[in-house]
Amino acid sequence: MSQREADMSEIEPISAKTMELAGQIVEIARSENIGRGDRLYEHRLANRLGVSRGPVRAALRSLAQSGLAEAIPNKGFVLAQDLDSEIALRALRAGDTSEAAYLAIANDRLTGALPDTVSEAELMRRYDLKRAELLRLLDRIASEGWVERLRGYGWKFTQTLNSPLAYAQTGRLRMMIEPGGILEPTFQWNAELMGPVREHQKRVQADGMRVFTLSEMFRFGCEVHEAIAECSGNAFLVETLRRINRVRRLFAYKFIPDLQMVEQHTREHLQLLDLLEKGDRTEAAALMRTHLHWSGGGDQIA
Amino acid sequence: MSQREADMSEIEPISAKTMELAGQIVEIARSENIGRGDRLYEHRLANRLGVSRGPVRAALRSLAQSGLAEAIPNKGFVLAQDLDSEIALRALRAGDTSEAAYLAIANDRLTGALPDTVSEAELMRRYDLKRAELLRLLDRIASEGWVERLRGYGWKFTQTLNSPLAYAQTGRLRMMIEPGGILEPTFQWNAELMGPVREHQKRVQADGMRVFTLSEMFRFGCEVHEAIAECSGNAFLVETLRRINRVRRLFAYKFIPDLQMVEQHTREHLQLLDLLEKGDRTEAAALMRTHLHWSGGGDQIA
DNA sequence: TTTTGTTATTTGTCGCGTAGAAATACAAAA
DNA sequence: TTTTGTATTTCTACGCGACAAATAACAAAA
Repeated sequence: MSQREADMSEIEPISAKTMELAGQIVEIARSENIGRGDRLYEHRLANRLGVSRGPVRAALRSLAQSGLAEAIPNKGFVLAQDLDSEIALRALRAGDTSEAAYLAIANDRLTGALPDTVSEAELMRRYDLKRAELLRLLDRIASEGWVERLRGYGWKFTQTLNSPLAYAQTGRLRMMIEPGGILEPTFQWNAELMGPVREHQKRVQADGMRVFTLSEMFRFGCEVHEAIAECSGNAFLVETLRRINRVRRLFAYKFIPDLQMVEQHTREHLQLLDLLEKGDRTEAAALMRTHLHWSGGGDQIA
Repeated sequence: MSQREADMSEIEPISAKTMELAGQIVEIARSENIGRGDRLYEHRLANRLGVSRGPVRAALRSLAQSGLAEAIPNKGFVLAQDLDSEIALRALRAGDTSEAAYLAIANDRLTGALPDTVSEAELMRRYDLKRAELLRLLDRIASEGWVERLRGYGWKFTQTLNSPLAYAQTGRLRMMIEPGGILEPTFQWNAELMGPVREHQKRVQADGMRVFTLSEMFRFGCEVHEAIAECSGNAFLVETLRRINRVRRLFAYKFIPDLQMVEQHTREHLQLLDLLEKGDRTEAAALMRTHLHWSGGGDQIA
């Protein structure tokens, strides 16, 4: 062990990427109902997050540094605080750093502050990003379909996002494909997939907005729909729904959901799952249609 | 004028990009029925291709060099050969250079020669591409949705393409959204958009496989469907259909369409357009459904 | 057997300078 | 007025070396 590492109080510099991972670890822990004192397995987290153990380790160290986790020699890390503690929420928020630029761009776009076409240099200046970071971001946005590379210089935002009607349009499209997916001949209930999904809805029903953040509830909602789509056996349908949901998230911040609405949605999600588990697909498709319909073509919390 | 340029017989080195543009100029000329002796306007081509006049100019010079176009001082370029001549077809094919690696990857993927996850270095070696070229390609593939960046190293191919069922799945999804789009309350016939589309179908009906290449006919077919989707007024629907069609193109090479099938498709396309122009959307949606249905969930030439 | 700790190897990133491409603006010709 | 020809400015692409980060494989502990 080097001399530097022997100094326990040394403050490691924490990269943005590590912070992001740390935040996602907290997210996972929350969604899996992991409590104080439970172990945080490197390997599982790495698999779940799609990275190797190295970066996960770094993120866990950073969580330990902030006091949320504790390192136990030859036993890895255990959770040292409850996950609704202030310190946990801070880690969650801190992880959103990379999200910040993304949301800023989305917002500027929605409010018309960004022109239709921009050069990379302009974006780098505007959002204070390095080229690689920016390109990563543009990649992601392009994969969501609201920006595309021009042949020469610069990037062009598609017209998809600029209209207040866009959100409604996502709803119309979902009304075509989601009930359609349920009625596909290849549809097959996937119990394993649905376990945690239903669990999440139950917890939202029980604790609701008291415990969960808005974006968590939104994600849980999307999860229901995407899991159902997954059962359709049509990969393109699932892909399409995922893409739509990623865009819907941008609008979701604009709406303030009220408690009653969240409750109704959650109830309907559970109903949907029950019907599908029983194999009553016709009924489920009908419910899905009304579920998607009743707020004018697009529902607010998924 | 410099000494170098004064030497008329000098052979300029032609970049891959220029070749690509040259090929696309030929494509455009073919689809717009431009004949021998007609002028090729720089500015219009530049707009259409989404680049500035500079590169278009270079491409035109390269076409002149191959004898397909002729440069007339202060009058730009005119077409010097008919567009179904051997020399024109050669230009078309030469433009596909960048397409080559793309198709190679797609093919290796469809045949299972490529593993699910690969590193950039591996791909660079395998297809003999520079990093920038590769990244451009991966960008494009990612935007089509069949590869995604891993968080650490490498890229991961989605499961979308690996199955022989995939093509059928695209058909199922189209059967949900295309008739749906026609029935949208926001649907509005767009005469301007449809003019050239119908024109192309008429020409295919008249000249068919005698004049047009397979990929041209495929494109014209997609064009019909996408233009109709465009009328739905739902940007997400259009986006989705475009994405599906880009993927379908990969499969299309596998099928050998027979003359009769092409004829029936073209006839149905024209019927669809007629119905929609008359405003008979219910009928059109029904026809669209059977049109998409009759070859088992996915039709071959669009 | 599972999980953590450690290390070697591979891979991608970043910064920077240069070369070259594209956009823009403007002049000249048809 | 439209289109081509040209010059200037601005921006991007590319190569390269050093560096940082991630992976994979292996060893050790529980």
